[in-house]
Amino acid sequence: MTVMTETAKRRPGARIEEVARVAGVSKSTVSRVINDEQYVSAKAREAVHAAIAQLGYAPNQAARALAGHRANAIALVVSEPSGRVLSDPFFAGVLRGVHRELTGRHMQLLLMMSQPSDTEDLVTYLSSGHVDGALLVSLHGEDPLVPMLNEIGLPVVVGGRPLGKTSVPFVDADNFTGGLDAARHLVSLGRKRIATVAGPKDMAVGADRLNGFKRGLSEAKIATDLVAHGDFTPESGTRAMERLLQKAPDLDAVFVAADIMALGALQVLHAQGRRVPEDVAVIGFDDSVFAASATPPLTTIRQDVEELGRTMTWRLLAELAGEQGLPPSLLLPTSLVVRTSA
Amino acid sequence: MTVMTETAKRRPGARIEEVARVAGVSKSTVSRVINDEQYVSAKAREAVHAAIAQLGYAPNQAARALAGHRANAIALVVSEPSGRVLSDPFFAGVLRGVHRELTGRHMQLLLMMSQPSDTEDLVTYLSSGHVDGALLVSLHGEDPLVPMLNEIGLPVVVGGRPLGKTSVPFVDADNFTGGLDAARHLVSLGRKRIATVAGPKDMAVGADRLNGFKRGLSEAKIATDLVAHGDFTPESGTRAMERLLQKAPDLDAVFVAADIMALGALQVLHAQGRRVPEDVAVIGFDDSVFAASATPPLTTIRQDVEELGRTMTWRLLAELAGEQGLPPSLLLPTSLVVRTSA
DNA sequence: AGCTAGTGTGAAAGCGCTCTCTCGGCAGAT
DNA sequence: ATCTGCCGAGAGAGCGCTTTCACACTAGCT
Repeated sequence: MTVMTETAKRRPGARIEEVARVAGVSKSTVSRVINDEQYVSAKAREAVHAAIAQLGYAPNQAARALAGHRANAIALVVSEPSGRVLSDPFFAGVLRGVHRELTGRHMQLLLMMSQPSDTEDLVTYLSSGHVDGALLVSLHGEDPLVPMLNEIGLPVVVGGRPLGKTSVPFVDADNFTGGLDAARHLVSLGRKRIATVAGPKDMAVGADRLNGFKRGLSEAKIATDLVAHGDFTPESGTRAMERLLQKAPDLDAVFVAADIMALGALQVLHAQGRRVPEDVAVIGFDDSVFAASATPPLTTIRQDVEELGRTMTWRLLAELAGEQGLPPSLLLPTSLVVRTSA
Repeated sequence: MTVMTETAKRRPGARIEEVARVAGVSKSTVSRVINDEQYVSAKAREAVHAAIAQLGYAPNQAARALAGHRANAIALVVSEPSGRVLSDPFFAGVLRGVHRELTGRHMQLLLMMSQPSDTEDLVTYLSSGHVDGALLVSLHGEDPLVPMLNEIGLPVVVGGRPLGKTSVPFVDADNFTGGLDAARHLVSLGRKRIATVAGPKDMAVGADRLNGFKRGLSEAKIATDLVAHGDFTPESGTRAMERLLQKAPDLDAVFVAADIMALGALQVLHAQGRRVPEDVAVIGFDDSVFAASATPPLTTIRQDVEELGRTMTWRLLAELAGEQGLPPSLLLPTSLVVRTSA
């Protein structure tokens, strides 16, 4: 009779029990070592580490989460109808920052998308012990997600100031000052008829940049009537620019509230024979990957989106760690990057 | 002595036990309903559904994973030194596709980054019951990740043909044909001195597009010596284009193997006073968001990256579901999109 | 009537951890 | 010597599910 090969789906690797046996200690001690707790002798600690290495042991996350009441994971919730944000370098930057801040800690990142239609489901899901906290980006209007998550007591940090009066911790770039600096720069160039392609009205980013910009123009007694709204896509930049040129063929400068929309704006300017920056000065916002590679290279307001992601994550993890006296919200500086377009 | 308020972190919502009680059945039956199994009477099923709705019950995922030997999650592993890929619209598209394919199924997406330095850690982690399968994108060279994951028996699908002889299921765009079509289009335009900014040498995407392109030129008896490599960043496109112009000032067309690099190339062409497409025809690859918004609008080879993401996910889920006779790998069609630049 | 075969259901044994409890030992104070 | 503490370690009770297994009940056959 031949010996049957055991093919049952057996998790590769050992369980904590085996590690304990090899190290000559109890499961409890192994657990203590894994979780870096105190009250373990150096000798025991070393024995456990050796056993872990020898067996190639990896603790089962599900079991840890179940027994330990924490998931060792956070969610990044992208709240956008079509998931369009994903194409935005802003999102990519945030994602990179989040990830960078997460490496080293034993935390995983869950990516979730939120459509208005299934907010309920999302909340249910987030409350099912899946994650320890959530990062929300690209909130529109007064998203019900925030109060709902608040209610179930899930720690949350929002990227980009949320609209409305909810007092949830958030991290944002100093969009107002950014818009202000953009306006001042155009003014300092001697431009007189200054327009703007602003962001969506239902997002604070859009409103803040626009307000800063208007403030800058007002300082110089320049009219603030030339405003067209886009939605952070290149096409919307194209359309907004066309509208502006139609309304004010004599404009000599434009502040586009996102590089990605500026791409579309530049194309229209080029197609209509306006030279940039000779005829029309263009200044963007973000200093994203394409700013330097635009035609011509784009002068822009730099915001460090990666830092934004890192800061959000840091803030959330600090809260999870139970740290006290955390700043409710943080504003990251922006800076002017002068290239060719303005 | 005052009564301490109970602040213990208690999961909001009920457990399966409570649902069972409210529905007047056993835990087993509730579990069967949740998992859509057979052998449950219509009456019991309804009672359970009602109880779930009433209690706002959400099954604890950790417990399910632990007891059920499956995580209900897959990982998307981005294998790139610096996580640079994240900024690439290619990645964003894939992500969107993956997500779209995942919605509705009860599957979560874990995002993981793989540096060559911590491949071991990654593998350990992936094998710890965290995920049921993995999607790998942006593999360079012969990544050891593939054989390692193969060894631990984790189902894997790769996005973009992996280099080397490993026989892992993959999904890719038909890059060869795409490159071929790009070359033929430039030839059909009457261009004679045709260059290319190719992708990195250690990725199949790069090699495939380049080979297709060379084949296309050869058909027309045109020299294939004008090749400069980039790494899918705008800056690398800039540098590669500068090198090409230096080597062959008389070039009249260039195939840039990614729109994002084409942005940089267009800028150089513009700066050096070459008109596009009059002096130099430019054709990109991807048809990403900025292709249409480039200056001038970019003629390009379209690949449906979102479809790529969906297909990868579909393939992986099918395998997880135990489906038989799945195609080992799939090639998605590309198509020529003619705009202004060529 | 007696036997299968197929349905519907519940009891209970884990899944692999964490964490509370308990207890021995050993320092320093009495 | 005896009494406190505190450090270090193990036993064992869950965490909230899934999944056998056993059992009851229906038909549909001999």
